[in-house]
Amino acid sequence: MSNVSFPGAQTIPGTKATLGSLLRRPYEYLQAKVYGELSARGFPDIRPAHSSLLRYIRPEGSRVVDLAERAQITKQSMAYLVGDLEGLGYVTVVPDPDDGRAKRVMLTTRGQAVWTTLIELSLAAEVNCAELIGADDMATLRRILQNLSQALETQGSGAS
Amino acid sequence: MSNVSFPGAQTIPGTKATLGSLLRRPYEYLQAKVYGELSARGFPDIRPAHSSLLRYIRPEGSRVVDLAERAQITKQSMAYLVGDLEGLGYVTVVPDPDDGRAKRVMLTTRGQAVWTTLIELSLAAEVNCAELIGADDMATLRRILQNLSQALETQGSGAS
DNA sequence: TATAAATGGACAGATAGTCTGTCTAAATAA
DNA sequence: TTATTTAGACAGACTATCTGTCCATTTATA
Repeated sequence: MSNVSFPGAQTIPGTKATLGSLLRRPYEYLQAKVYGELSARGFPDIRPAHSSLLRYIRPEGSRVVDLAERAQITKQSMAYLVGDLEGLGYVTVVPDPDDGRAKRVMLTTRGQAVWTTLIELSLAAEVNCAELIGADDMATLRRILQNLSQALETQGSGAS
Repeated sequence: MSNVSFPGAQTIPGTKATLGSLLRRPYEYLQAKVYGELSARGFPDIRPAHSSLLRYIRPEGSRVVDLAERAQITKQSMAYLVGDLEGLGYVTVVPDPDDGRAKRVMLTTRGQAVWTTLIELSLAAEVNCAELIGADDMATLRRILQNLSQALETQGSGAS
């Protein structure tokens, strides 16, 4: 079930797939799978763009600027997502007790439900992938990607 | 040079990073790097969206429907990209000799230049990553991702 | 303490890149 | 020969992003 089809393979014969395309394909597969199933689970109004908020919101609530900074988008864009999810009933916005300018974005009960479901489905999709390539390779894949992410992070903020 | 900064790390403490996020981070890094440098190389008007066309166009030229099918977008969306790149001088559109309804999208000289440069920069970005994690791990990463892609492809089009 | 600077967010407007729906012309099948 | 399918064009809509400007509040400074 949840038959996610797959884009065409090779462009120019004799050209090796770029690392980017090797990363992109499974990523897009996972995203399609997770958001497809999310819809089937009763959250059809949650779209991939919303993940910029859902990924970074904290249980105590988060301010728009913080969410924007973590998601690497402008605060206006994040405000748009907040407004959208607020209208859909997934978040509420309350005044920040510590800062009169600020507001806190908080998950509603439904928001928490979608958050949990997203984690659940992501995990399930990963298990599915692990079945395809084997648990050992999945562990290795995770380890290497984790290393790479960390190395890029330090490279990005650190040395020239 | 080309200091690409990196989004925040963890959401909820005690939550493992999803496979999706592990794939996404390096992918977005690569994309930012490649398109940033592409701009510096004299192609500032090429945007990531154009890659849907550039990735799949063939040297003999390709029809819009074929490009759309490979890129997994509607033909209208692909037509928009074709029109855009045509206006920018990267592709030309000629009538298909074998089919009076169809047209062939072909890379201009400048289009071929950008194509070559994209491959070059992608390769360079991969080498950069390989330096960070080591050549062995990069080879392993490639192997596993290739397996995964292929497995997902056959799963997607094949068994339920 | 009074004022200047920085910060969190709101509002307005623009744009890119995607979609659906409808249409024509040409090719293919019945 | 007629019906169906296919390639693409056109119109319209919408999502998710951006820039620019503004206000209110907080923080730093003179």
